Amino acid sequence: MPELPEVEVSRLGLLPYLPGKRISGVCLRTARLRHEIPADLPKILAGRTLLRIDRRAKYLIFVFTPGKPALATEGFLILHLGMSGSLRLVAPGTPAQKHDHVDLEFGDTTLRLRDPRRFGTLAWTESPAETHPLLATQGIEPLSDAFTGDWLFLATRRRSLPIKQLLMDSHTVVGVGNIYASESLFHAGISPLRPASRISRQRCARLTESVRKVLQASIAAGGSSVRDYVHSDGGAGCFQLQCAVYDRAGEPCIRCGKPLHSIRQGGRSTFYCSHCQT
DNA sequence: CTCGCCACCTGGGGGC
DNA sequence: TGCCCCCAGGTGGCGA
Repeated sequence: MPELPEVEVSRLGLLPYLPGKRISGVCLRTARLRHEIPADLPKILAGRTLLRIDRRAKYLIFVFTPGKPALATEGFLILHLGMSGSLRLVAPGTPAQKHDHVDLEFGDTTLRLRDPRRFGTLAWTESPAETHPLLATQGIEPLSDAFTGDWLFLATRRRSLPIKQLLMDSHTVVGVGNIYASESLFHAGISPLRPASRISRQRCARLTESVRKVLQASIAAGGSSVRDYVHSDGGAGCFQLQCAVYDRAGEPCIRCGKPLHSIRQGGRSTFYCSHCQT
């Protein structure tokens, strides 16, 4: 999936176009994503107006007006793009292609969800979104002021797992996926293999700064695109973020020139420099 | 509670 | 050309 920067860039890309617009139709072609999409979603959304688009972790939250004036309940459409999901705005009537599962029609524009691997999620709730089971268990936001070295130091004290896997645990820290975990650790000079509990307070501070900088740089660059991510406005792929280590096994480290390594951790590829990262 | 592992799903690429 | 295996940006759920 898109990691946090891609999700945020999608959100920012939609903001100029969608909030304030009213649902004119919903087309559900595939209900079976990671979780079953409610079949009555078209009925639920009918006539509602989109108020705003929020983000929590890698979830986008589309906030809608109450369905009927009498029932003063806002509704929350919770979207996760999984590994391969993407959003784009298309003109009404644009023929759907393979893996285009859902259309939200807003009169003169249509928001289209494509997700070849169907690891994505689309859920509906009329309770506060943050209380939804998928969101209630999410960890700290890495771009928030609360994400500090002291916070990370405390959060890692009784964690024996490798720091790279802790960074990718969304119940601890959200938004750091496989690419940015490797990148952040390289920039902080910390080995991905190091047990989380064996990182000093000072290096925790350095790591939180690295995570923040890597994510912010990627958002500023428009989200990195390795394969099938597409801008929410339909533009081509976005600016490839220059990765220092990700997918560069065997190539020279940009700092010391020694060849970079690739290993497996928790079933995922990790890239690092064994000379610069300890 | 923590951790390791599996599952979910489709498609692309490399080796034979 | 085809087949088979491995790989891919995530994460919820399971048992130990």
